[in-house]
Amino acid sequence: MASTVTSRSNGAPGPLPDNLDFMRALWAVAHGLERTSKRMRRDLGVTGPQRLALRLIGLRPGLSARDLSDALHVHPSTLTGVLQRLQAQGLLARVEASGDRRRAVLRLTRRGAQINARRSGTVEAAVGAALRDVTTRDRAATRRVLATLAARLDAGDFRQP
Amino acid sequence: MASTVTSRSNGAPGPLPDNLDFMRALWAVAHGLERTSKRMRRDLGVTGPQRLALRLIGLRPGLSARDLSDALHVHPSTLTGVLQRLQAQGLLARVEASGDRRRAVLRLTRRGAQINARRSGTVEAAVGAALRDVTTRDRAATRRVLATLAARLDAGDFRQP
DNA sequence: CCCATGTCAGTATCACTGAAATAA
DNA sequence: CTTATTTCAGTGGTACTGACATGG
Repeated sequence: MASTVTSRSNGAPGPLPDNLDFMRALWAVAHGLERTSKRMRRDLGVTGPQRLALRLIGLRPGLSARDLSDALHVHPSTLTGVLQRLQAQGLLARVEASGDRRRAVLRLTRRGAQINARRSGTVEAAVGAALRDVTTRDRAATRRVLATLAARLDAGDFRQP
Repeated sequence: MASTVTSRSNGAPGPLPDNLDFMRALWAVAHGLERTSKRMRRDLGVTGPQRLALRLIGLRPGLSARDLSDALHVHPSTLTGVLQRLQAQGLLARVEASGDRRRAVLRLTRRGAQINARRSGTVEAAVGAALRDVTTRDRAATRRVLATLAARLDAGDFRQP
């Protein structure tokens, strides 16, 4: 389970303080997501964030870029790059919104829809498999804590001692 | 709470499928960590991963690079860059290990120890605050699920349909 | 005039792969 | 010789800030 740091060279022993251990678990998952994202790029052609964008657009055709950056919790300028890469691969089409010519309305191409339909080899598959191994109760609890965590990190209200 | 995608432009309604919503929550936290990491760099001078490295070294002086990359779940070559940046800032000293001259043994400098002692304005502070808002039960459940998730992502055993 | 949408330029970190140097 | 530790070069994606163009 590797919940302690087992040093091969130095004898400093014992478990980590609780908070720090939780941080480590959190970063471990974040790194795992990124590592898997890179593997997906190799195997599928799209990264994790790119795939998540595809899936949301597939589910909500006609979504605007703004909607998407809100849903993904990323800065609009970050999304620009993600969308450009999807577009360059021919997975995504953008049309000007009738009635508001600033807006880009997003749709999947046929190839985009194909990739969207794939389920194996994705981060979701890994997460789905992991979630099958835990109780419904734990899953729900985790969902709650993640939401709390994300809200707190988004707010950034942790500047004072 | 924002647990659904509220579209300003397009009417496609309803909540997301469960798995996808969980993925979104997961990425939201991952992005939150990175955003906070950047803010820390501005305010404290170190990023999230850099700080986590500092804390572990502070707790286990004499740790080797290999131990650390294992603990952080990152590739050794990734750690090289992190350590170089810490060293360039004068927060970290490396000494050759007596007895094994390949190994770099890591210690904090005085300035490194000072930053290590800071608690406010860090990711940990945000996470700590968030964890105070959830029940002990939920916290423990989350810790378990995160471990399962990290293990599954590390293993990479999700290639088959 | 003001606000919203989106892009662009510039910058930095992270994370990998693959190869190499050094030492056990 | 084989293995382990660590660095280096190269690549690519993410994410920001701040400025800008365009449109409501």
